Parts: sequence; structure tokens; C-alpha cells
Amino acid sequence: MSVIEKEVAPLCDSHELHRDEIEKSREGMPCEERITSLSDLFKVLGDPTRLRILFAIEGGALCVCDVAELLGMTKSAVSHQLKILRTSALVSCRRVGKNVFYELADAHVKDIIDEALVHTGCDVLRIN
Amino acid sequence: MSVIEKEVAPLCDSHELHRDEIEKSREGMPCEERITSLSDLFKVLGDPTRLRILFAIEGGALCVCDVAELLGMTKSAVSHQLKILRTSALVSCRRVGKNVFYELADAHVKDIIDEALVHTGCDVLRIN
DNA sequence: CAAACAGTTGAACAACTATTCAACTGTAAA
DNA sequence: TTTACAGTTGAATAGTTGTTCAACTGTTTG
Repeated sequence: MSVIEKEVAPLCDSHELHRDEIEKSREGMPCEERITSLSDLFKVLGDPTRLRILFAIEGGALCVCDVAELLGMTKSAVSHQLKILRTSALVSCRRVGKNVFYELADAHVKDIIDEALVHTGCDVLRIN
Repeated sequence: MSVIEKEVAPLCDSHELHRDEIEKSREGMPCEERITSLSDLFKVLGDPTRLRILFAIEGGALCVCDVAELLGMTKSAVSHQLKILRTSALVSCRRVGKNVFYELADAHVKDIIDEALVHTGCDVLRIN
């Protein structure tokens, strides 16, 4: 069915036996672009500081200053991480006077985190 | 309600106005241990190679050799990443003769990835 | 306009990490 | 037992990344 003619020497002697499984798996693989997008998203979530920020604004919008105080960080460090979260469309922001308030971009962000929380051995009920 | 008496100088002049929001947010924060576990999990998922491996074995168990050929990588590189996936309880393995077959640890792993895939702008239907 | 505050940004440094390479263990066949 | 294959492991290197520091923009107030 596949047009691909494999010329590469099999790395594994059992290759002939596994040929079908490999081919089936190959066809099910997402494209590189999708894998890159996905790993980029997980990479952004894979930092404790950024997760703290997301949890901090989960209950409602906060300005950079307040997040910085809440987490005991400098405004600069928080701002750098917020930019990454903004680029990944995980948070949105709006300026009110001198302050810039950040909040979760949409409810779906919480869904991703909650889904992962189950795997880390805790319930959907957040017991801290 | 909270026992914590803040002695820290507010970083932000609007602090008095935001005091309640900050306190409410602080109470909703998960503990450090939970945040660390969560970011560790996302960190493991935040690498394209490890995601490729997970997708490769999503349809069924494959040995290290086959994964290496499928992804065009050395057995060593694949083995290193598989060890990380094993430590994070994302995959399980069993030896059959000379081969070691790896598969997703449980169906929940796929749930986490699918939940994130929605955010990257694709449907649950995997169209590659 | 000037001063003060909120926030952003770029460069630099330190810490981390993925791959490579070589040597190693374990299993099966000769 | 010897040989060959499948897989693992540790050290080393190159690339990435989070925080700090200093300088900057934008907004409000005096």
C-alpha cells in the first residue's frame, strides 16, 4: 500500500517479523510540524515557574507586580516567563492604567493541566 | 482566615487594592511538591524525540531496534530517552528473548497528549 | 514637563539536557 | 564456550534555557 520502498538496512534481525508493525506505526505517526507544536507546548508547561504563574492567575486576573510578589520573584523574571506564556497562547493580557493584567487564555488551559495532574497521582479535586 | 502576616513590602502601589485577590490566589496555589511533579511530567513530554517514541508505540508494543529504525535514530539515543519515559511511568517494557518491547504504560498517557493536541489546533481525530 | 511607577527587553552567565561514542550486560544460536 | 545481536550505561560535548542586571517604553500624577 505504501509507496515507500525501504532501502535502509534493518537495524534488527527480527526486522522481517516486525515489518508490519513498523509500517503500521509509521502510518499512524503525526507529521513533524504537529509533533513540534505539541512538544513546544509541553516544553512551556514543563517549567515550575510558569506553572506557578498559571496557578496564580487561575482564579482570576492579576497584574505582573502582584504575581511577582505572590511568587517571590522579580518583575523582570515574571515578565520574561509571561511573554513565553503569551506566545504560546496560554495567557492573555490587557492594560488597565499602569497595570497589565494577565489571565488564562481560555478554560482549556486548565483542562490540559488537570489531565496531567491525574497522572501525578492526585485527584481532580485540588487539595493543594 | 490565614495565619500568615505579610511583612514584605508591597512591590506594587495598587497592592492594597489587590490584597484580597493575592491572598485568594495564594490559598488556591498547589504545594511545591505537586508543582514539581507536574512540571517534571510536562518536561518529559516537552521533547520531540520522546513524543515521537510515544506516538510510535501508541498502536502497539515495539522493540528498541524497531523504534530506532522507525525514527532514524541510534539504539543508544532511543534507549536513553526510553529510560526517561520509564522513570516517568509513561511506558512499560518486557523482555522477549533478545528484544525488549516497550508500550504505553496506560491509556491515560494518550489522554494527556490528546488533551494538549486540541490546544495545538487539531481535532481529536488524528489526521496526521 | 518632570518624577515615579508598571512593565518590557536584550545581553550575559550559570545550569541543564539531548546526542554521540565507547564499553558494557544479557540472551540466543552455532 | 564462543560469537553475534539487542539493549543499557557513563562520560563528554554541544545546544538550550531560566534568571539577573541594566536600560528602556508607556502611563499616571504632581
